[in-house]
Amino acid sequence: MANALISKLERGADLTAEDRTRLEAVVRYPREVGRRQDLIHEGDAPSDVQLVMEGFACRYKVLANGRRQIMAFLIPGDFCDFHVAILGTMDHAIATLTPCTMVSIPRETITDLTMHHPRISRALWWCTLVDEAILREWLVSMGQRPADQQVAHVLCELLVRLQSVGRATETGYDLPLTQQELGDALGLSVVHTNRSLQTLRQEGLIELSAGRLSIRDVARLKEFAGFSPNYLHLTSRPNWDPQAAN
Amino acid sequence: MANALISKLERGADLTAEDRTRLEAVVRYPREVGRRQDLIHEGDAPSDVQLVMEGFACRYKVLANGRRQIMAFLIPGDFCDFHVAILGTMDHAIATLTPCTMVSIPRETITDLTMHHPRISRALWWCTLVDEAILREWLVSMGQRPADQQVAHVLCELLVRLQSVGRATETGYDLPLTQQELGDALGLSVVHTNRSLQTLRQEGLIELSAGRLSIRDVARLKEFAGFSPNYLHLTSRPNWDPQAAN
DNA sequence: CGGCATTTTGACAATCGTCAATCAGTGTGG
DNA sequence: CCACACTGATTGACGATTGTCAAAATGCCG
Repeated sequence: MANALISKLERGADLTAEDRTRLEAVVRYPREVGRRQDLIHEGDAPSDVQLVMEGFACRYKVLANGRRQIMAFLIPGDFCDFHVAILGTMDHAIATLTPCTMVSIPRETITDLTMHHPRISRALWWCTLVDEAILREWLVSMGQRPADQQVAHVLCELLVRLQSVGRATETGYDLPLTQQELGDALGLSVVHTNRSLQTLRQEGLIELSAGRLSIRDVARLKEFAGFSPNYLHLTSRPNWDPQAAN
Repeated sequence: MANALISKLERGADLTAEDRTRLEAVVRYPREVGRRQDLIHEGDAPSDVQLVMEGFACRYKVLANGRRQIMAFLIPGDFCDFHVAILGTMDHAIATLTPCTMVSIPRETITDLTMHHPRISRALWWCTLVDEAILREWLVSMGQRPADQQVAHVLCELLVRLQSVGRATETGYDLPLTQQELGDALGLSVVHTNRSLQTLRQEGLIELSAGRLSIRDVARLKEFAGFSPNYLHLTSRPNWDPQAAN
C-alpha cells in the first residue's frame, strides 16, 4: 500500500522529487500499536509528533459525567498531534481504534520541514485547514441533520477520505468501528446508532457486516446524506509559486 | 480600545517591537460594515484576507432544507478567511452579526508575513490551531452536553475570549446576539434556547437583557457548564527560539 | 462448548422541536 | 402624543426525535 502521508500531502501542494525523498526518510521507522491503546492523554506535552500509517485512531474527550465525544477519526496519513509543537499541551486525548502502524517524528524535524521546505510547509498547512473543515462539517451534521443522515454523512466522508489514500474501492471499505464508537463520534446513543444503520440498510443504501461496508448506491447515499465533498478540498488548489513569495 | 489582533497574537508568540509595528501597518485602513451583511459566500475565492477589528461576525452554512448552522463566532482580532490563501475556495459563508469594523489584508502580505517573519508566522499558526480547538469543544458541547449546559458553556467561552482582547469585564460583556443566532450556533431551536436561558437566570447564574450579559457568579457558571479554559491555550506556551530552528 | 463483546429489539421516558399565540421594546409617521 | 408596524422574547400545547434500561440474539475466539 502506498505511503498514505505522501498521497495526502500531494493533494495540498506540488511536491518535488526531493520533497518526496525527504518525506520517505521521515517515516522510516514505524511501530505497531494494539487496538484501543491510548496514544496521548489530555495535558500531555509530547516531544514527538505522531502519524498514523495504517489503521484507525481517534481524537476524543471524556467529560466529568463519563460521556465520551470522539472529535475526529484519524486514518492513514493523518497527524495525531501536530498542534502540540505550537500550542504546548494537548487539550484532548488520542487513542487507537484498531491495531495501528504509527510513526514518530521529532519536533525538530517538523520545525525544519516548516521552516526550510516551503512546499512541504504549505502542504502541512493544508492538512491542518482540511482537518478544521472536517470539524466544521461534523458540527453541521450534529447540529442540523437527523441521526440517519448524520450516519450516512460520515460514511460518505470516510469513503472519500479513504479513497484518497488508497484504502477504499469505488463503493466500499473496511470499517472496523463498533456502533458504540460510531455513536460517540456522532453524539448518538448506541441504540439509536444501530437503528439509524438499520434505516440505511432498509433503504437499500448500504450493506454493513463483519466490519466491511458496501455502499449499494453511492450517489443515492450521498444525496440522502446531503453530502458534498467540497469541504475536503481534494481538487482545485490555488496556483502558488514558492519562489514568488521570496 | 487596544488593537485586538496584536493582543491576540501576543498570546501565541513573543513578538518584537518590529513585529508589532509591522502589524500596526497592516491593519491601517479599516472599513465599516452594517449588521447582517454577508462578507464572503461559500464557493468564493477572495484575494484578500479579512479580519474583524470590532463587532461580532460568524461562520455559517445553510443546508438544502434551509436550516442554518453557525460554526464560529468571530470577535475582534479574528481572521475570517485565512484558509482561502491555501485551500483556494471557501467551504462556508461569513456574515456580520452586528455592525463591524473590518480590515482587508492582501494575500501577498499574508504570504510575506508567513515566509519572512517567523514569530508572526508562528502566532498565525497558533490562531489557526486555537480556532480548531474551539471547534472541537463546540463539538463536545453539541454531542454530550444538555442544552442549558451548552448555553452556559458558550457564554463562558465568550467571556474568556472577549476578556483576552479587552472587550469584557471580569463578570460581563455586551452580547449583541439574538436568541435565534445563539440557537443556530448551538444546534437548538429558538424556543429551547430561550428556555435554557431562563434556566440559567432562575439558577441565579446570569442576567441578560438589552444585549448585556452579567454573570452573577462566574465560578458557579463555569462549574455548571463544565467549562475549563485549557482548550483556549491562553497561557503556558512552549518555549521556542526562532533562531534555533535555522 | 462457554465466555465475552457486540448487535439488536422492545418498552418507556426525557429532551428537544414545531406551531401558534402573546408580550415587550423600538422606531416611524401622522 | 399616539397608532402602527416590526423585530425579538416568551409562553403553552403538543409531537417527534432521541436516550435509557433491560433483555435477547448474534458472532467471535479460545
